[in-house]
Amino acid sequence: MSKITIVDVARISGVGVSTVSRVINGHVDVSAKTREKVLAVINETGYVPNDSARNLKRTDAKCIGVLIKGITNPFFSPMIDIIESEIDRQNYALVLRHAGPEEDEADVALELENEKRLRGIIFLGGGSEQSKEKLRDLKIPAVFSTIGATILDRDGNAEYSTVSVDDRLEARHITQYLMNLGHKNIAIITEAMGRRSVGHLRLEGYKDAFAIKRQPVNDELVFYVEQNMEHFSIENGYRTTQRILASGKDITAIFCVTDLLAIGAMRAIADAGLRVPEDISVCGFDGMEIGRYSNPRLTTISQPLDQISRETVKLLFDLIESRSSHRHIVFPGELIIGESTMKCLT
Amino acid sequence: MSKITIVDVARISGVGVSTVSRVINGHVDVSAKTREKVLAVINETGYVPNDSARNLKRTDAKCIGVLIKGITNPFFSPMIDIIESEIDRQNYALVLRHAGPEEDEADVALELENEKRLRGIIFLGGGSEQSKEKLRDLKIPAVFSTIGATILDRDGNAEYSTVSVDDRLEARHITQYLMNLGHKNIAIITEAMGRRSVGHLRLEGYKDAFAIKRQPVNDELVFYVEQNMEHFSIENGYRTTQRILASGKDITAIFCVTDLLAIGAMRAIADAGLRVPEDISVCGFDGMEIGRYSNPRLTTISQPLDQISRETVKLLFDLIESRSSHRHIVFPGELIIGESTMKCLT
DNA sequence: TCATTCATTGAAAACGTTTTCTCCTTTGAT
DNA sequence: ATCAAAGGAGAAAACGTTTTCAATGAATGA
Repeated sequence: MSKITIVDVARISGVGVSTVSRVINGHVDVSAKTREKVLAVINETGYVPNDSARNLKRTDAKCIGVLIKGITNPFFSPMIDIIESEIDRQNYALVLRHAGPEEDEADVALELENEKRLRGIIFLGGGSEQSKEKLRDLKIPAVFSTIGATILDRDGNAEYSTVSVDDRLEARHITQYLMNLGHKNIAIITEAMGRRSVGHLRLEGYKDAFAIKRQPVNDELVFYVEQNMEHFSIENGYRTTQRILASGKDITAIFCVTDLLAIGAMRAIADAGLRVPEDISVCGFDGMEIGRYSNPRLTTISQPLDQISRETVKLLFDLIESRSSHRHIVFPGELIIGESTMKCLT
Repeated sequence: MSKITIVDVARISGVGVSTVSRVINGHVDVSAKTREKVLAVINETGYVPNDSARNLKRTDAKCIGVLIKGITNPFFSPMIDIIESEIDRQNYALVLRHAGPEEDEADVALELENEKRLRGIIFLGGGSEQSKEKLRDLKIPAVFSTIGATILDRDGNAEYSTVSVDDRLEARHITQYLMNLGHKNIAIITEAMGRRSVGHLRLEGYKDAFAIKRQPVNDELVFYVEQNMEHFSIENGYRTTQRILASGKDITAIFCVTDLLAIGAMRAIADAGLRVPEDISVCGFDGMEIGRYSNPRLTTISQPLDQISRETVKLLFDLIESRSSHRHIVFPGELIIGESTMKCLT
């Protein structure tokens, strides 16, 4: 069973290749009789159209790309399902691609665009400063999901669309929640990335909370994860928390900018013989499933991933059909109070 | 910046298209002078070769495909990184594709093979009974990773290669571990899938443990997750455990065939006001990262994902270069004793 | 000097589709 | 009965590459 092409199918069913093509693509102008005959042959021979040849000719492929930076991050998992079904509902095909930690997502995006005939592209994660430049060459609408950092061109106009929560604001809220519980020495675990990274934005929110209270931020309580690995991993939360504990600083709460970090933090605290939340309160950010099942349950900011996902594809289709220009859509996060935080006792 | 093709490049640099092609693909037989000239034009025009056209002609693409069934499952995450780097080390490209819960992985595989010029394919997850049939049409070597269920053709020969632990054996081991702790009424949470599913295999191992002890298996202690969602999710573990607790059966231990299920189980037990492991011991299977950070830490069977991943690509390359025929490689699992299990007190 | 080889190059033939044109039947209306 | 319109189907021209083949000229060896 070597390769069987459209020509073979045409020959066997005794029609022209164009007819076969019409059948495959569900064009109307082919008689029921012929269609059936061709369909039978296709079935029987197990013919599958060659996508490369197809894409080469096609100009109207209804296909949209989803690019995930760090497929390893379970944060994106629930989004994929929704985005997939939403795109499907519009009768578009979806092609999912991932960019490894080393790859520049812009490169992968460009490659994808040129390989497939995409009508639009969705970015999950990524969106770093540098890749933004390259994205200028993108000829199709792009939406960044979950990445709020506004991307502006030189004139201050939005160059891409984004759908997300206001990372900075929400981070402030949860920090304020900790403050309201009486916590003063609140450590934060974040990443040391560019100005537009979620880690940075959430750190800003943390600082905002102090600014509003007219309290100085103690820079010694800002801890950065190690650079050499997946930033927002459980293990990184664990290790960084060990560093916090070893630092001897008098800390009553830790704000982890990610739920995964928080899970690791809680384990590290327990391993040090301390209790969460009695000795140290811990909170996260994201509202991942694991936080609802951890012990203790995690206090966190929940992102409405459902709505974000749905709005992402809606917005993308608006752009594709040019019903709107680039927009930044912001959803409110929700403070989920778990059992990992409590009143400061000291 | 609309589309600029190889023909344009050729015209501008005043050479033939074949020469441009040779430059792009780094063939040797082109003079340094010409090469430089062409390269300059390429750079200047920002020309990017069209991958579809390329794949259409190309026959020797060094590319291997990785197909993940259920990208949503964090179990695969650590494997991807390793597989990726191993493939890279061989100077092959990798294309990652995922099959949703509704899609037949065989269909996606066939589509992928025909779309790209793959030299081999790796399956992560999936491998259901029915898709096996279709896989007959696959013209390239395939390796199932993490899926031990031997796939034999009518003559009893291996039709595909697999790399995995012995699910049945390891499941027996951990069940025996529970028995040795004095547990008698051990419930199991598994999935109701085909004979070759991991859920089924691990259930068999569970039964084996009883058989060896010459004890009957109490079918009422076998619980199946709900069908309508991702089988091995935390939530499913939670819900199924609620059913177990509501059943009023006198249970002292639960064997969850997956760590994720176990995480959910532990939460459900805690929510019912019981303690793990004092009231009910819980163990999982897989050795996922989360189990090492959960509270309590999870007793489980750890799969050597590193070795499995590495061996998977090694085996695939053996097949590609026909250094060997299909094989089934089995790695031993390791019993990780956490704090989620203890002696049966009753 | 002439015949051979070798290194470069270009022309043209694939690759497997989709699409545009054109042509041949029908059909329906006058 | 005649003609226009429409419906159904095939031939052939793209699509943007890679690759084979042949041609060119230069360089080598006798």
